[in-house]
Amino acid sequence: MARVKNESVRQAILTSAASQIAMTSYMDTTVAKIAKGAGIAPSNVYVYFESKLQIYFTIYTPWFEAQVLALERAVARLKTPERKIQRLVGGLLNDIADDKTGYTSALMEGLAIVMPKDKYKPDLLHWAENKIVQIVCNAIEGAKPEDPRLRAFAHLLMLTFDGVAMRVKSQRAANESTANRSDVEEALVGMLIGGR
Amino acid sequence: MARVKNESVRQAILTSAASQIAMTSYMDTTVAKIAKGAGIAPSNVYVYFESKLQIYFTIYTPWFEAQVLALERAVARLKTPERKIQRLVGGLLNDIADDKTGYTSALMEGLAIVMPKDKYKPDLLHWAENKIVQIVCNAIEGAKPEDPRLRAFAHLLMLTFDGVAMRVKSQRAANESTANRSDVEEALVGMLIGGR
DNA sequence: TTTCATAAAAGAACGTCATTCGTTATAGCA
DNA sequence: TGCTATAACGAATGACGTTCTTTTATGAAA
Repeated sequence: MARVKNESVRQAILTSAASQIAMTSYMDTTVAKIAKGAGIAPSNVYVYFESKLQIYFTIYTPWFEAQVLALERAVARLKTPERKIQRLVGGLLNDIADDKTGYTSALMEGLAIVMPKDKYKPDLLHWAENKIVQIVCNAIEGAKPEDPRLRAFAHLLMLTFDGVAMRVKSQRAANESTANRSDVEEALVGMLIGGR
Repeated sequence: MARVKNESVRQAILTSAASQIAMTSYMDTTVAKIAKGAGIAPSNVYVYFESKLQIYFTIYTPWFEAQVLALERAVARLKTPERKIQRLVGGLLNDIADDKTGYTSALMEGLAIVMPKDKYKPDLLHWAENKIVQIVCNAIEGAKPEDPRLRAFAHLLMLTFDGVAMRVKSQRAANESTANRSDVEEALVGMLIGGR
């Protein structure tokens, strides 16, 4: 019929936004800068995405999933249950919640200002919790996915994930060093690996 | 010398801001609305506070401290260590992180957008973690404040606190019901109370 | 009481941003 | 070669935190 959306423009928007967010933060990444980086007018961004937040979720969701799946593979390579669980917890809290790109930090900014109109659905969180359960079941002989203690572990781990991401943000703002997170990781591991 | 700041105006600003935040959220509470509620011009707000965020911290800090101290007293009234720790965890996660006023929810919005210029200092978090250690020591015979496992528990509990507050915000936005948090609470209690 | 310096109070203006509106230009189809 | 839907654009719009400029009230000194 008429003119058609250009996939390369859509990609340019995502690429530009991703590099802006990684360089600064969600708040400092303006639609104007995203558009400039993509070589288009700011108003044209809205032909491809309905809001700035949606652009960000379009970037974050596959990134997060890829990180978790990579972690799953890394865990599978380890031999003992203890090492596996340690890697799972450490990977989530250090590599993903406190990632170099700052994507998760940006997630906190995004979620904090979510409004009903943005129609945010916490599918990603549910997916992550289920994935954690699955990884633990593969790591520990005899662990059952329905075990409420296991589900509690997964939920607690994701709540801690959010907490760490939140803390990372404000600590960076306060120029404060990362607190000793290893004790917390040990405690979480201890929940599943009986050892005292 | 000259005209002097009116303490009642300062209080009017705080009262107006507190009720606005409780009714809506941090983001929806504009300086203009705060000023209107206080019966002054928006610009005059800046004679008493240097930023909107500072107004909020002025409200939140004493509120949070009072909540924690009240919780401490409630815990002291209970008899068994198990009940005490249960109350501590439940009080923090349900009554304070998921409070009716929405103050803690607003904290997440504030922290998420903290910029270095706002000079946020995480004193409150450190105070809370130390307080948790103290409450646990009073609850459990022989618990030592220096015990790294105890400090890890306190840190984990506060990270979970942030996570819950964060979740509350976005779940409210998604009109989703509160997930079953009791399993998580049980798991946290289990860290200190050896039982299953 | 009058004067005067100081600072609170008010109002207008600024700068920033996400988003929308009105218009133009262009890709696809008859 | 037109015709049409719509991508693309530039110029608004509307919010909002904050600052600038001006006015006004206060309290101390004369």
